[in-house]
Amino acid sequence: MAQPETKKDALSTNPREAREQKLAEMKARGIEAYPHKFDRSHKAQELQDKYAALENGVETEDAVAVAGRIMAMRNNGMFLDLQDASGKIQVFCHKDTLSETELSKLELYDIGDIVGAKGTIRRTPRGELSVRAKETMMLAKSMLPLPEKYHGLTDIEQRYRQRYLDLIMNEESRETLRKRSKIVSYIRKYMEELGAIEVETPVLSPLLGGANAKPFMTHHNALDSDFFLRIATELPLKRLIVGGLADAVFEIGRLFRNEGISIKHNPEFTTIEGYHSYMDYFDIMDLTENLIRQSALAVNGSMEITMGENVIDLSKPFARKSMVDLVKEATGIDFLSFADEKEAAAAAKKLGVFTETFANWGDIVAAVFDEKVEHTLIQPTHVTDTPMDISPLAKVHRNNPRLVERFETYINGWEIVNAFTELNDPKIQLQRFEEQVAAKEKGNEETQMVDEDYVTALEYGLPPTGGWGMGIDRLCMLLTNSANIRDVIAFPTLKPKKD
RNA sequence: GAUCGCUUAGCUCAGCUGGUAGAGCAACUGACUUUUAAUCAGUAGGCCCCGGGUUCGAAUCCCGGAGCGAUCACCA
Repeated sequence: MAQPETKKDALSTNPREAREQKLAEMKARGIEAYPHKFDRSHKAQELQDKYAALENGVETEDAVAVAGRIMAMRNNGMFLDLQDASGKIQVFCHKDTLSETELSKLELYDIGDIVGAKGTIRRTPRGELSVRAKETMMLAKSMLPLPEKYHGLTDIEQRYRQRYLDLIMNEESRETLRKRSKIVSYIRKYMEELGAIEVETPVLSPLLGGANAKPFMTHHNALDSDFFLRIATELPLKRLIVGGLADAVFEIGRLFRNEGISIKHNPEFTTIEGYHSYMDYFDIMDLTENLIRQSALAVNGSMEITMGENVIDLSKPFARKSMVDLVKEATGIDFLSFADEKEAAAAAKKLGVFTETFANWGDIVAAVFDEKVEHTLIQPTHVTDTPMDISPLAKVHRNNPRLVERFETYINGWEIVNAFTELNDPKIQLQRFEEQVAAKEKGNEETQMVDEDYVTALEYGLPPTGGWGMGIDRLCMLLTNSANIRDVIAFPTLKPKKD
């Protein structure tokens, strides 16, 4: 073992160079900067919990081994704050407990390094649980200085571009993404307990379907074929119900929409869609409402959530109101009283709501709803009985031929769930697809394509089915009190940096 | 895509009506061995986002561009 007897040259004042010099010194002393393995006995939080009752100033003989990133060094390295994924623990490096060789290692350590420490548990007279180190070990040398310890990393762009740094520095970011993981895990468990099986359907699809949105396109070289990235998982999932794969199937997966980016929209986002044989949309209302409620309870221990100034109560039954009734409440106008799109368009115009010239009755009702009602739905509300014109995959309402059995669940003014009693009559489905094509010819850019194979699947027989989709990112925003969708996505879409 | 705003040291930020760049933390040297944003003394550290222009002189004013943010439009 080399002895650091001779007075060393001063290290560079450039943080990176200084770390290179320390790396060289480690090499000279035969210390590995990136060893393969360290056997730790406890996570930081395990020790904090286990010794919660240990009184101030008490030393134990309990030997432990901890590891983590150095987040702070005080008194010339006498005190190291180690952070691991569970929490933080202080390592106490006192000269009375460390050999000369061990003591001299401290000068090689920097804030940001991953190190291990073996020693005994004690609580300092001032109350900080610590490991009195007998030995420390470099586990991974960090070559770059961390952001400032007090203010941390606040630059929003850098937090998203270098999420690892954000996670090192910001506990809230770690908490949010951990909670997201818990939410998804809970949802999966809930669905499995219902007897639904999880499936995966293609992301690459030659045909667009299941929603109205602008797609991303790509190309497969060997097949010399263009593909869309999926905008929904709906149609393949219902094919699996036709096949009788299971009474209920669900998919948690990424959708891609080539549209604007906002605090509520990321080009790739995650949804769950579920399809349940022999359910109708009333059953699905119960199912999704309960799922949202139980998810909140599972991750937050509460059915109350706070979004900005809004306190949202998930514990009571969600309100159930029809779209036209909500519009009527907000505007005093009953759009069901209008026989056609001309009367409806005139009424919308009076309300100051812009509608396209090709808009049909349903488009106009939806436009008025979007403008006058949507943002007011802070408390959970199932908005039911949507116009048929805008719902080509939903089954006609059992009491009104202009409407379908569909609902959208709004919370905090955001659409969280979209669901319906599935249309399973192949002839009517084909007709609806054809209406979409006709609407496209009239100028509506966002319509669905005819999926002939899907119609064929229906011809073999889709049982009465209830289906639903939920935006996982938005649910995560609600349950983590996040104002921006990017906070609940580990690597949100950013414009590539060029120059 | 439109409007407004932001961009200065590794990080967090000052920098006035234009006069040639500052602090704290991090780093380095030293003191100090029971600290908690440790403390004290000192040292070093800059493509002031990029490109033009005005000016004797630009971080600062003007024009163009980039990235980011907020609002709006489209959407979940």
